Amino acid sequence: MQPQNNIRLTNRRKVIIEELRKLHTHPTADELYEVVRKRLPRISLGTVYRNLEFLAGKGIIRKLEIGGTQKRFDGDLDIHQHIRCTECERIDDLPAGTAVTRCDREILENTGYEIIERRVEFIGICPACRARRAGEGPGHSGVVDTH
Amino acid sequence: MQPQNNIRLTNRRKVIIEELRKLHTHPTADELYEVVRKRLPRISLGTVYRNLEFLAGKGIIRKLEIGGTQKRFDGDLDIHQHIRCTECERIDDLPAGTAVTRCDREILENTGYEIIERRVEFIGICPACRARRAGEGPGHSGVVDTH
DNA sequence: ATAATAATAGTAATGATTACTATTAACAAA
DNA sequence: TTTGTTAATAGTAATCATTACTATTATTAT
Repeated sequence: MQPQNNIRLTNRRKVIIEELRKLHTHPTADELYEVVRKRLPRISLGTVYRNLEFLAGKGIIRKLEIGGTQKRFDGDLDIHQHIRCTECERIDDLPAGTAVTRCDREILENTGYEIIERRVEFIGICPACRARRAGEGPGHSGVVDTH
Repeated sequence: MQPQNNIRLTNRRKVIIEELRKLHTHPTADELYEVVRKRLPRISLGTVYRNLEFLAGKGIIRKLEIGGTQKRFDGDLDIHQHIRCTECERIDDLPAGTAVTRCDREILENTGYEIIERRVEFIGICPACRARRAGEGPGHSGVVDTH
């Protein structure tokens, strides 16, 4: 068949996925690089970056576009919310069912976090980009790579 | 009095604040730089960066730590939510009262945005940093600069 | 007007990420 | 198994956003 549609299961990819799924710390690319390097000492940082983007594009892992200076990645595909520390930038998962309406005291008891702010971000396609897409005609069928 | 507590109202600052408040596009530092440059052709990009951080630290403007590769700033201090386009990265305000529970159709009608995702981010101080802060003793009184 | 000091312009440095390219590895077909 | 095709990789260079540095300029209190 079309070999260009195949995802090559390289050892690099396997180890990157495995180590990301072991962690629950939503690591940055360089943090994961340090972990993966223990198993693959010759791997390069660029390979980690490239594969994290590649795997996120395929929906195998998730890229968090949360605030902060570095990109972060998550091996857990289940829908869940995050909580970020303003001091050290660490990101934790919130317990399932934590709602925007829960009081700070309850979150403090469940997570140990002292809440400073809740932020709601909606992500979508703006009117101008929707028009531009429509104008491009029906040429692009199927999946659109957004990275 | 203590001159170190004064905020010098330089022309640079006045123009930066004025132009940011005129815009409702949540500009990046370089976008605002291009606008401000029309009035102050000799201003440097560093001055724009420095003053945006400075003014955000004073609570005169807001720094958005929303996803995306560049920092964005907002002259509107009222509490409100944002909507970001995944294609062009533009950020708009959501109409007041737009709730996480509103259906996509209603948001589409009000804003023209096709919703892809809603993200809830909690921001706070993690247990480890709270402990570290407590251990530092009561030495730091009053306002803490977090930038 | 003068002194003290904060702010600025211009430039260099930094840090995260991406691009480039010769080499290597994975897979399909023989 | 060997070979051919092509994707993936390592290592490095380049890029982009942001921050740091420093001599000079501007602001404010006196």
